[in-house]
Amino acid sequence: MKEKEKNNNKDGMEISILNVAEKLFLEKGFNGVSTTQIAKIVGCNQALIHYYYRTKANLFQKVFENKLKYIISLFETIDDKNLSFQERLVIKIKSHFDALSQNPLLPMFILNEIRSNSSTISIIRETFKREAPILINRFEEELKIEINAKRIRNISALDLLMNIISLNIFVFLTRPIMEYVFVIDETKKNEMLENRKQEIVNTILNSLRP
Amino acid sequence: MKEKEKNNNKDGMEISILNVAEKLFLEKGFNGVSTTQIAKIVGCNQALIHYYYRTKANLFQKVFENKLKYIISLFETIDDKNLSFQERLVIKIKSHFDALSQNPLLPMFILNEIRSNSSTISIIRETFKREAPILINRFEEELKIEINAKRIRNISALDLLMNIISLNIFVFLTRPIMEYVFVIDETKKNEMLENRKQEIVNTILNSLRP
DNA sequence: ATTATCTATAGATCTATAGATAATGC
DNA sequence: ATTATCTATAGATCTATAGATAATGC
Repeated sequence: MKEKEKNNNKDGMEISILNVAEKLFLEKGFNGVSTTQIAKIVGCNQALIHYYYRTKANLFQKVFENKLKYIISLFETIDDKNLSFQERLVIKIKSHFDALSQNPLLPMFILNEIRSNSSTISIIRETFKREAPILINRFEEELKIEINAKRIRNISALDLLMNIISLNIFVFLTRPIMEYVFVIDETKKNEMLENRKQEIVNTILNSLRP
Repeated sequence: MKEKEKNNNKDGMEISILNVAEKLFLEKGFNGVSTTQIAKIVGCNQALIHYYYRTKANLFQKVFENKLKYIISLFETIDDKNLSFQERLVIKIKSHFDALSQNPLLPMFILNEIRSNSSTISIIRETFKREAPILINRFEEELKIEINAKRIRNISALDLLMNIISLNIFVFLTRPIMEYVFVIDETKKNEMLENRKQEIVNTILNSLRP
């Protein structure tokens, strides 16, 4: 059993390369991966990567943009207007946490690149500068109603958003340690994640009481 | 004005190399820095780095261990037994946040290495496996007293610790974006950090109410 | 004499390109 | 014909070492 995957040759090498690149970049970041490594796992030669994507930075960009789109989509969930603010908030927190559970490497991947990669940083910055205010303003409106009705304490939308994201990403950022120090098997791990998710919901809801 | 620093030649090249290495590794991680770059900034030639530290990994290890020691020291603050649990908790949260303010690159540095560097990961794991239970158990004792006295709600020491660390590290992890999207100048930035610190204290204290 | 620093270089990558060959679509 | 894939290689790193020279401590 070689490392090669001959990744569904059906969809062609172009896609296979992108898939393998995504997997490796998520694990090790831009600097941690070489086009030679990607080629080896894809099962082609290294030149082919440049035939399709010209440069390594270009290929990385493609992967990164896909991930950024995915993250933004996470925050564009449609609200059920029949539910209370609190019920909707719980759904948002849990679905954000669940999305991370299915993409556990994502938070580190994004954070790592906003630190080091000066070519992607401007993309992210612009994306955020464009998207964040819309998201925050919409959330702020909702919050104000609750605050004015004295159903929750006074807090800014940005602070609340940061609280939720902070709490949700943490276990995934520290996974390599957490698993070693606290986790024994897969069942225990899932149990621990469920508990943590519930604890985050409790923390946020309690922290909002007037 | 060259990039060279001729870093206090008094304390000798050995220390200068360590200092420059620390700075660069903190900014860009192990893979993002070459011994050639370090040498250029130190103002010596690249061979000297290997004369003192033999390998790049070795040099990195030295930097990393220092930082890990520093972080552990953050959690070994002496408590003033005249203060209430809540007062002591606030001091802990704030001093942890302040320590990060003075070492803003530290959280990302640590998280990045526990992801990628398989030689350091075992050091960290062992350190945590050794240190974490002591810290957590001590904290758990304190917590139980408060919980039994109904002064705070039921929560595990691990969850509370994770909450605090999560909330505190976030602004530093996302600094490159935050500064661009929300911050105009240095004064505004410090103001924002102060506000965030206070908001974290509020969040934690409120979340603990019975 | 010993320790610190330098020059030079081997050997291992790695990215990107040029040019050859194989596969495919009309 | 056009597109996909390969081989070969240039040129740029980068790490680590060997061996020469300079500085220092007795």
